[in-house]
Amino acid sequence: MHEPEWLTADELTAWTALAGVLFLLPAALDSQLQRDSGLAMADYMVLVMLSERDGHCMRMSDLASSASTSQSRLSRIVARLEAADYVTREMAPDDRRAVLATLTETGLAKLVAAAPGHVAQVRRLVFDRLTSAQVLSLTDIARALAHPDDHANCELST
Amino acid sequence: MHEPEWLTADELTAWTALAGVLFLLPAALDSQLQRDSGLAMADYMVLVMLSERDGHCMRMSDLASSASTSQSRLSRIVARLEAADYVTREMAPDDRRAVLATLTETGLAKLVAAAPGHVAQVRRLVFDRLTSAQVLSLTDIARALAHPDDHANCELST
DNA sequence: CTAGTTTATTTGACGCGGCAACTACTTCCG
DNA sequence: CGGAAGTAGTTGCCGCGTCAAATAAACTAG
Repeated sequence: MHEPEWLTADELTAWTALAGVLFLLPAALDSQLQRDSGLAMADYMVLVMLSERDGHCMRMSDLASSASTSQSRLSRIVARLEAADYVTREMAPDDRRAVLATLTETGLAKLVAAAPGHVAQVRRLVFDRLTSAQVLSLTDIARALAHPDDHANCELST
Repeated sequence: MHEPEWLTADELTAWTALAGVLFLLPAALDSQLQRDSGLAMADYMVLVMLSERDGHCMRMSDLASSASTSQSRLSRIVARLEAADYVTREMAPDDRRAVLATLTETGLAKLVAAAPGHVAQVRRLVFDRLTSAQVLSLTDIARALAHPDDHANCELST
């Protein structure tokens, strides 16, 4: 692992720009949501996932993978959301290990209230700045990058 | 606040994919660096910034803005790096309020050891997955998105 | 039926980052 | 000179996320 082929000039330029986006865009989205609605992105995502399901109800583990988060984190997020009356938790009838999180009316209302501001922020920070050709291009690129774990850990043998 | 012009279908597709990248790519990069070198991305960035300066030396506030981080965070990061002997801190001779952080030999060695694995990860997760045309496209797109604060807070009056 | 394994979720300890308060130095202005 | 205002950096408190351990229920064999 002496000279692991550095990046080309083009790649370095691209990487610098991408790194900026990776760092600053989530922060900007998060802070809008936090300021505007008192929700973190992760909280918002959880509410969205629940709102899209029939019965506004999902198992914790499904919810965790849908929201791309760890189970322990999800557990704490849902605990907070429950404390705020945005969701309820109940044992699953069929599998008593599982827990079903259900979006409450209050939670749905919260989501409905929060969504427009969030969407507006996404529009302002992303789509207002891109041509429609770039949007298509971005879709392909983002899809190509969207599964880091696929063959990421080749060398992490131990 | 009824129908605040939602996203078009294309935009929604793009956003879904982009959101995945925004969420998963930093995590994948961070975890490689952490596992491989015991450094967080922020630590790594600080070391990189210092290594690029003459004398491997920078004021805390310059370092903070170069690394796009808050002063308080930078203060803690540098404190950790100092404890690990990767940097030293000393009062600036000209302005006794300021603190100069300097990369040590050990710190430079650490960086040199950590860089190849990090670069390899970037290559694996990003550039190996894109055509060179996509790299150019990505550069434009990322640049367009790279300054969230420019006109982000229009409505955050108060 | 029962011991062992796997699956689902929670929790305790710990470290980190944000915010605001605080110290210390410098600069500005009379 | 002397005090107000600004600048540089650090720190206490708090909430959050991670890791690993704990709990509990469900399969799986024997």
